[in-house]
Amino acid sequence: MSTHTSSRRTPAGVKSQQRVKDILQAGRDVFAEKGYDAATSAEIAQRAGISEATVFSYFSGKRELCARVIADWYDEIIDAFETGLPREGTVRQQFAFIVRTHLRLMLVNGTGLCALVLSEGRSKQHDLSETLTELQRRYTAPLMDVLARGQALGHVRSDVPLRLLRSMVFGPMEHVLWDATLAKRRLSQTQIDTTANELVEVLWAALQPPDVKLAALAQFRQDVEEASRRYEAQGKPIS
Amino acid sequence: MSTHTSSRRTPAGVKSQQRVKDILQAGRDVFAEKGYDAATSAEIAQRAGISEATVFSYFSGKRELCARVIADWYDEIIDAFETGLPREGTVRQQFAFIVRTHLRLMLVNGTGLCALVLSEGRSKQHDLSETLTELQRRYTAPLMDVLARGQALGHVRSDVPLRLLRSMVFGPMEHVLWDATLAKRRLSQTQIDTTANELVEVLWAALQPPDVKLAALAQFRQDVEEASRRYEAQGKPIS
Amino acid sequence: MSTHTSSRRTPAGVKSQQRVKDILQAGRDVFAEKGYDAATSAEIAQRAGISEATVFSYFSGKRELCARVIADWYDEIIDAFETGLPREGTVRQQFAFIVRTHLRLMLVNGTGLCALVLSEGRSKQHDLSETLTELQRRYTAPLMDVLARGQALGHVRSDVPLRLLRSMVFGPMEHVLWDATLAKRRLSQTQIDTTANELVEVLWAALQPPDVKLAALAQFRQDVEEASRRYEAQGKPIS
Amino acid sequence: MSTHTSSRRTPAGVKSQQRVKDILQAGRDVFAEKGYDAATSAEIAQRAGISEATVFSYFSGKRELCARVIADWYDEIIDAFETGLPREGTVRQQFAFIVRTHLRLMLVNGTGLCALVLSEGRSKQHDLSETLTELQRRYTAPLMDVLARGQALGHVRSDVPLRLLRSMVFGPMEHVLWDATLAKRRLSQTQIDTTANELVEVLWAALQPPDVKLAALAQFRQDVEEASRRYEAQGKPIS
DNA sequence: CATGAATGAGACTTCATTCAT
DNA sequence: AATGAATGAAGTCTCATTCAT
Repeated sequence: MSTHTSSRRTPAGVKSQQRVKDILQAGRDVFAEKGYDAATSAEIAQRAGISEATVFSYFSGKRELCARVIADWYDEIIDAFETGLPREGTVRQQFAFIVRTHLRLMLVNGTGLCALVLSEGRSKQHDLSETLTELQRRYTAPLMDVLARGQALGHVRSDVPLRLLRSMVFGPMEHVLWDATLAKRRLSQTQIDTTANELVEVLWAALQPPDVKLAALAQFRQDVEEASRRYEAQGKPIS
Repeated sequence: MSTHTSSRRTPAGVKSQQRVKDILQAGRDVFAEKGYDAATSAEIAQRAGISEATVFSYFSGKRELCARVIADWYDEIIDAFETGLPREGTVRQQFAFIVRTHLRLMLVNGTGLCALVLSEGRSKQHDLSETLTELQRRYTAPLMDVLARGQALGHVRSDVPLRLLRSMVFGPMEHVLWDATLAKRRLSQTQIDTTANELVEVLWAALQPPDVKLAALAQFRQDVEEASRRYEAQGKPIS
Repeated sequence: MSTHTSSRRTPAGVKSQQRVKDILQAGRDVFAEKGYDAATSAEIAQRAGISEATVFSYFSGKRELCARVIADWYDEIIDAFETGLPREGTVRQQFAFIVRTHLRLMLVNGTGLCALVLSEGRSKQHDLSETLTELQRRYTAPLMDVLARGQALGHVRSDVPLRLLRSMVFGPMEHVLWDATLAKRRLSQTQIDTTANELVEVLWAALQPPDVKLAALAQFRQDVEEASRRYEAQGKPIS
Repeated sequence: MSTHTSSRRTPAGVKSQQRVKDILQAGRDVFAEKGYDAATSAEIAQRAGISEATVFSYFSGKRELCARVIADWYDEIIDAFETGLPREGTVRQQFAFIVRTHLRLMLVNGTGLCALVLSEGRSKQHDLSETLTELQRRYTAPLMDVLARGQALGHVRSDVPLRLLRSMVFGPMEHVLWDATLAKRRLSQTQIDTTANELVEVLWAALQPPDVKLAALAQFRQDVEEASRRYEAQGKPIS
């Protein structure tokens, strides 16, 4: 349910709603592919199968269209989270769900839209940033809730700010996709799921409350080992 | 030693080098602030205190200038890594150094440039990507080396692809940056260092070779705990 | 039937065709007056009574417009040849028609365009040359046909390459044009026809199969005459 | 001996004269190769081995340099004619000399400069045209003299204006070179001489006083022949 | 004198946006 | 309601020309 109303003179018929959807879809594709500036209203109109002028009768300008595209994308993801989250599952199950869902959704045109958000959210010349902050909050809310619950149960470490843990989760996901995009690798559904599982595995380890005593011992062992190695390397010429 | 020389007739005198620096600085500022497309040669010239034409006599075009701006920025970072890395330190010390340095450089004056790289590196229309790929490789090399060494010593887990570990490290850092950017928060030096320390702490945990038996036991304890909790919640109304 | 359609989004309505004509006319005028480089899109637009941007919505660029201008001009001439050629006439009649028509079209509104073609066709930097070569071929075809037929009938000399004969015909015509251009003389219709008739007369003589014996005798008579004259001039001071 | 003085502040030393020659040579090359607009002062300076600014200290601007290039070129040709013309030869020998010399001189960078003259002579925006007309006159003078002498002796037809005969001679020569340039054929010295001989042969035939009676008879024979041919073609289906 | 360096003026081209039909 | 057509505004880039050193 979109909360974003706009357009000076938006038609309100039932057919019109389809038009809006078409334009938004075309806009999403083009913006994701080309970025904000390189996307042209001409191409968006063409892909939507309508004339350029029509676009402007549904949206008051390129900026507004872009804002709607971003907002709708966020809405979709938020919806997917709120709808699919296994409310009865364990913290780890919920966590795994969020990671998997996120990766899947991003696979379609995620990196493009991510970059779009990044570049548009930054420019001060429009009010998008305000909206964006709120969307970002709602979008990370499910993860934050899960993490908070985990902390309350003692299953997630509490010695670092929640915000940092959030970055620990979302960051790698985006980076993985970014890598794939740069390398022009097309990820299959299977690959995505494999990566998701690996990510969950590693991330979950990072989220564990540190076993102080154990960790200290492990570190001690490592340190001694390295010191010894360096000591042995002393007598020999530098390779 | 920069290997980027071009443009039709680039002045080469000793004073000229200052001009080049001025332009690069202005370019860095504007590109970082506005992004590639929204940055105009007019503004760059103005901030450098020279005429537009002069810019083009030092750089053969907007793209080359942008490429140089990015390349120089990378060079700085790479330099900082190669210069400051404690070659005699333990794996963990080196790892900590990389994370801390990275975060500092990014958050101090890199937010805009980071976004620039992220936005422009993706789109295939510029040939920036070619230059970028190589820089990206050199730039991630120190971390990769450290991780590889860690794996060889058994201090870093070897059961997931190295690429994933890299994403595990860079991802969160970029996300922290992203957060700061969107929120338009300026972090103080102290805040940055605190964050860096926390990040190192958490990331290092993620990089540890998994103690399979221990992890399984811990998970079992958690699962039982949650099951029990849900059982007890049965009789009460859903909060 | 023009086969030249392009530009990103060319209007196609019935009114648009008038626009295209207007622009082509303005383009022809300006290109003819100023040459390719000195002609500006601004002036073309102004003379066509439209904005600069409109020009570029009908033609994808200055070069395409220029190419169309030239092509259309050639088309007119070629049309005039193919339509008016007296197919039932004698070789000489057809030859005369070609010369007369050519001269008329050139001198009436072709001076500028001729110079345009001459100047721009030569430089390899434009890709006009490709288009031009083919047009040039079609444009010289009628004359070539007539000359070939003349040769077959024995009415036109066969002892020199056809290519040279072509230059013998087109060369003088272009030179007449050049003269008129440099002298900025406007020739009246009558003057043009007189010149055409004279040209035909002289050119036809040049095309005649040489009567070897007769020519040799004539030359002998001339040589003797001159020798005699020089002999007589010996005693007198050089005038 | 150049009659063209110019430059606001031209150095007058003996070395300076070499500089001027260098610049003029470079200018000639570049203008011939690229045409007026595409020629840049930068390239001219570079080819002359001096700095751009120096060019402007010897010539007050691009236009003046171009004018001097053209004027010098004409001067050269005129000189070659006036110097080498066999004053004691027959009309035909002199005529042959002019044709041969012309073709040879043009071979170097003639077509380029021809086009340059054509396009620059036309533009009204500078006073070049006045100078040009005079140069053109002096340049055609030798041929005009020879033709006039031929007419006086009765060896050259007098029934058409001298100006037309001039075009009959110069036109084909330029056209031949133009053809070669367009086809990107490099003409060897031998080819040039062969072509020159053929041209002389054909042109001389055209310049002969018409043997009215003979020509009329020949035409009669041709006409009858064609009429007969057409008559015979009547009964057969059109091929 | 020669030139390195700077620039004003202007060209082509693109595109979001408007408006009459 | 939809669009074909037109355009203002802006941007990148080039080059002849000037001037202090």
